[in-house]
Amino acid sequence: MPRGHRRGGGPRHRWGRRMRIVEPMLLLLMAKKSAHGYGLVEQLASVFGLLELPPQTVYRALQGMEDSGWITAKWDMDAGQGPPRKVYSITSEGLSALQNWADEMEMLRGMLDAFTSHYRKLNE
Amino acid sequence: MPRGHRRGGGPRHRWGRRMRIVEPMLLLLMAKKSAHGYGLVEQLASVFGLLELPPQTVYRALQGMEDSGWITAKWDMDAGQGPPRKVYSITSEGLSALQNWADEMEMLRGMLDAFTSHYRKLNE
DNA sequence: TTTGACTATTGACAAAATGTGAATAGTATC
DNA sequence: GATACTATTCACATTTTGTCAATAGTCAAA
Repeated sequence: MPRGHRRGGGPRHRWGRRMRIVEPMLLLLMAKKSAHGYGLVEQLASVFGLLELPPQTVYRALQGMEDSGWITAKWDMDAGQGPPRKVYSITSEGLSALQNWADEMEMLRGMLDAFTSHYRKLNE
Repeated sequence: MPRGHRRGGGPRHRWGRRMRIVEPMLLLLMAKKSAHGYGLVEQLASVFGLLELPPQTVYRALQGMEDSGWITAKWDMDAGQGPPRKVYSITSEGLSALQNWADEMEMLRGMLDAFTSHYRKLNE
């Protein structure tokens, strides 16, 4: 088991068909800075190019991660530009989940590289 | 729309949360050589590192792609090492679906690269 | 000759994830 | 006070996955 052994919490699905990418990206953004849902939706688009993502998906993911203890939320009443916001911060468990996920992202990367190189060979 | 505009058939979901990788990989393998399901399960593991993938997932994906017209199947009775096999071949529609998917895979790659570089910065 | 290991595919049903449309609500601007 | 923008949540139908198991042919050993 050279890499990717799990520390603490984190994703424990053995995937193969579809991989979540929203959760690790959200965790990464929150690891940088606490933020509210709406702002995170915008960051997903601007930082990662994750456009066309329904906000509900993000709010739902945040809810799930809160339930898992990876993030905590605090209401920020009177935030200025609109209704109250829920500001999310990453926990230490969230950090270790992020680390596990980063490992999986790298695994996925390896698969994509394999795909690309085989695909190129096909079109030679 | 600089890249990724769609030709013919292909995936038409606007994803953002989870991305299929089994289908494009299967299409790529079949573009190289017709094969039966069981053999494809093994190739997914050996070529792409897609271990721990329940065979049902693969058979299900194959069924779906057959329904979409991306592949065709023929029974190979008396194949030698076991019960009859269904041998799948890619169609021209399957080839164009593969091309669309390759574009999406590259988009995903871009996102993963963004993730990785931000993640590294975090751990500096 | 029947048992077990391996090859090969399919079915059914519960559980989980997504898609979709909308409701709710505060602030700011015209 | 109408409209646009910010911000979050709910509900329900649909789709996808997970899981367990059924079916079945070949081959080799006991």
